[in-house]
Amino acid sequence: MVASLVGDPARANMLTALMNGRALTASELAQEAGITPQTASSHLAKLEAGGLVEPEKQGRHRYYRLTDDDVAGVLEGLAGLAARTGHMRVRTGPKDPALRRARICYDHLAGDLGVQMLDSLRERNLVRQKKQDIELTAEGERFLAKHLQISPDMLAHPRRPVCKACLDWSERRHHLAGTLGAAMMQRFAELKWAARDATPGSRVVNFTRTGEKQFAALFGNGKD
Amino acid sequence: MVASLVGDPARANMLTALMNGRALTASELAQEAGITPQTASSHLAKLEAGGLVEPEKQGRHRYYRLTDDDVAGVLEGLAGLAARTGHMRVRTGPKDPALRRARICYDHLAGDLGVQMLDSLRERNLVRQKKQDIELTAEGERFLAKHLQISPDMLAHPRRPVCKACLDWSERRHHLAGTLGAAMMQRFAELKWAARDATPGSRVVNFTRTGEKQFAALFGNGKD
DNA sequence: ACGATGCTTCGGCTAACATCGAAGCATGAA
DNA sequence: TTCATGCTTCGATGTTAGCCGAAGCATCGT
Repeated sequence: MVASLVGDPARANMLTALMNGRALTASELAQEAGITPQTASSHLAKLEAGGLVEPEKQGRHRYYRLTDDDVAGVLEGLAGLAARTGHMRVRTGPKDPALRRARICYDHLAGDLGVQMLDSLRERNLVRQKKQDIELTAEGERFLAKHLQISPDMLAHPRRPVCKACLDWSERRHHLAGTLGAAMMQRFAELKWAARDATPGSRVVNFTRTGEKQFAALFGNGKD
Repeated sequence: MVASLVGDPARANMLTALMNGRALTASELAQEAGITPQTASSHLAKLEAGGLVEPEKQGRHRYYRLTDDDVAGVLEGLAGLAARTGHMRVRTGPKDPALRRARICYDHLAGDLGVQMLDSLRERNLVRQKKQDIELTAEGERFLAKHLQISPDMLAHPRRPVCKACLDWSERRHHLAGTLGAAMMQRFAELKWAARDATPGSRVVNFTRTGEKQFAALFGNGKD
C-alpha cells in the first residue's frame, strides 16, 4: 500500500527532499534521510515498486525523482493533514541527537544550528530569500568580510550558485548551501569553532565551547 | 505521521469503510477490518489522535466518521496512486457500487461518471489535457454556454484553477476538478439531474432517470 | 589493468507495533 | 440492584520490517 511507503520516517525524509522537483542520487537521499546507503537502497527499491519515484541511470549514479505531479500533490495533501493536527514530525531518523543539532550536508552546515544561521541571516537582511533562491545583500557582504573574512570573489564558481536554500531533514526548514554555505563551514573549521566528528564517515559536527559562543554571538536567537 | 496511520492494513480498511461518509460504530469498524474490538479500539484511538476520524458518543456506542472532506480527499488521492500501480486494495467493497458510480469529491463529480465525463470532453476537443493541466478550448466554451448555461466569467477565481485533473480512486483515471468541475456539478444539481444522497454525510450522488439520460446524451460513451 | 566510487544484495540483529485474552469501566435495560 | 452490552485498558506474545556490516557488481578514472 502506498501510505505505508510514505509512513516510514526514512522514506518520508527522502520524499520531502524530492519535493522540490529535482532529482537526487541514491547516496544524496541516504544522507538526507540520515541512513546508510544499503538501507536507502532498500527503501528506494520499495518506493520505485510503489510507483512513487522513478530512477534515471547516469553513469554510476542513479538519480531519483518523484514520478509525477500526482505524487507530489498527494504528498502535499498528507503534509497538510499532518500540519493541521500540529502533528508535525518529531520522530526523525534513527540516529543520535547530535546529528540533529549540527552536521555536514555535503560541505555545509545543517541541522538545528544550520537552520538557525539562515534564519538569523534572513532576519537581519544579510540575505534575501525567495523560495529556493537566496541572494547576498550589500550588508551581507560587509558582514561576511568583517566577521568571517570572506570576500565575494572567494565565492565565485562556474557551475555552483553562491547561495542556495537546502531543505533540512531534521528541522524541515531551509539552511544555507552553495559556495557561501561551504565557505562559512570551512571558516568555522579554520577558526576552530567546529570540526567534523573524528569517527570515520560521521556527519556530526562538534562545536568547541568558544566556537559555540562565537557562533551564538553572530547568529544566536537568544534561545540558547 | 499521518501516512503511517493510513499505512496499516487494519486502519486502511476502517478508513475505506468510512469513505462513504457515514459514521460507523467501533465494533462495526472492527468487523470491517477483521480484527477484535480491543485491537480496533487501539487503532481508532490513534486515528483520532491523528485527526483523521472524529468520534461521537451515542448511548453506549461510539460512532466514528472521517473528520472532514479534506481527509476524504487525501485518502482518495492515496487510493488513486495505489490503483495506478495495480496495487489496489481488494477491500474497496462491492458494498457500495453507488459510490463507485458517482460521488462527490470535494465539490465536483467523481467516480465512473466523472471519469467518463472528462474522457468525453477530451475526446471531442472541448478541453485539452496535458498531464495535470487542463485547459478549456474555444469549442469547449461554446459547448458549456449552449448546453449548461455556464459562461467563462462564472469560472474565474483568484486562487483556484478553472480546470484541473483529479485522480479518481475507484477508476484509475482522472476526472475534472477546478472551478469548472464544481460549476458543472452545481448545474447538474440545479437542473435536477442529480443530487447528493440524503443520508447525512454521504458522498454518494444519485442521478434521476432523466438526469442520467441527459448526462449520457452529453457525455455518453455508448456503453450505457 | 587496477583501484576508487556508487549502488545493490545478503544475513543477522533489534525495536516497534499489531494482535489477542482477560479484566476494568461505562451505559442501558430488567 | 443486577445483568448485559459496548468499549477501553493492561499485559504478554509474535511477526514484521528497518537497520547496518560485509561482500558483490557495475561504472568511471587513471
